[in-house]
Amino acid sequence: MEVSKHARIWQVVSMIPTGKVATYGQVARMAGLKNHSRMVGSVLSQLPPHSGLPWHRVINSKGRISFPQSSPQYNKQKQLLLAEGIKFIADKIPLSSYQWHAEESA
DNA sequence: CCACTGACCAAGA
DNA sequence: TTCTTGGCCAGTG
Repeated sequence: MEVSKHARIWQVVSMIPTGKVATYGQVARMAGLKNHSRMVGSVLSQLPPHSGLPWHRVINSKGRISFPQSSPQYNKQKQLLLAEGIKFIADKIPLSSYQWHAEESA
């Protein structure tokens, strides 16, 4: 049977370990959806509040949170990441944190 | 089918 | 490093 893209993205995001992050692009690739990074964001944006999915561990390719700093969403995500021990340097997350290059463990 | 949008990305200037 | 451009592709109206 064919698992929906939505479900595969959901699955991949749920696998991101605490204290680590992954980019939208990485999630898309690991879900087998090479150029669908935008859809990852789309799926997360439609996520219900009690999903239990670690959506905050997904950031953009520049190592930054993909929300305007002025938004409450930005602070929310940043707080959740800080709580997991992830460091921010000038609002950017160092490579060592999203170094979850276990992409082939799908 | 067309036009527009989006929690994206990579390459250039 | 910041801004622009072109490319991606599924949703939506």
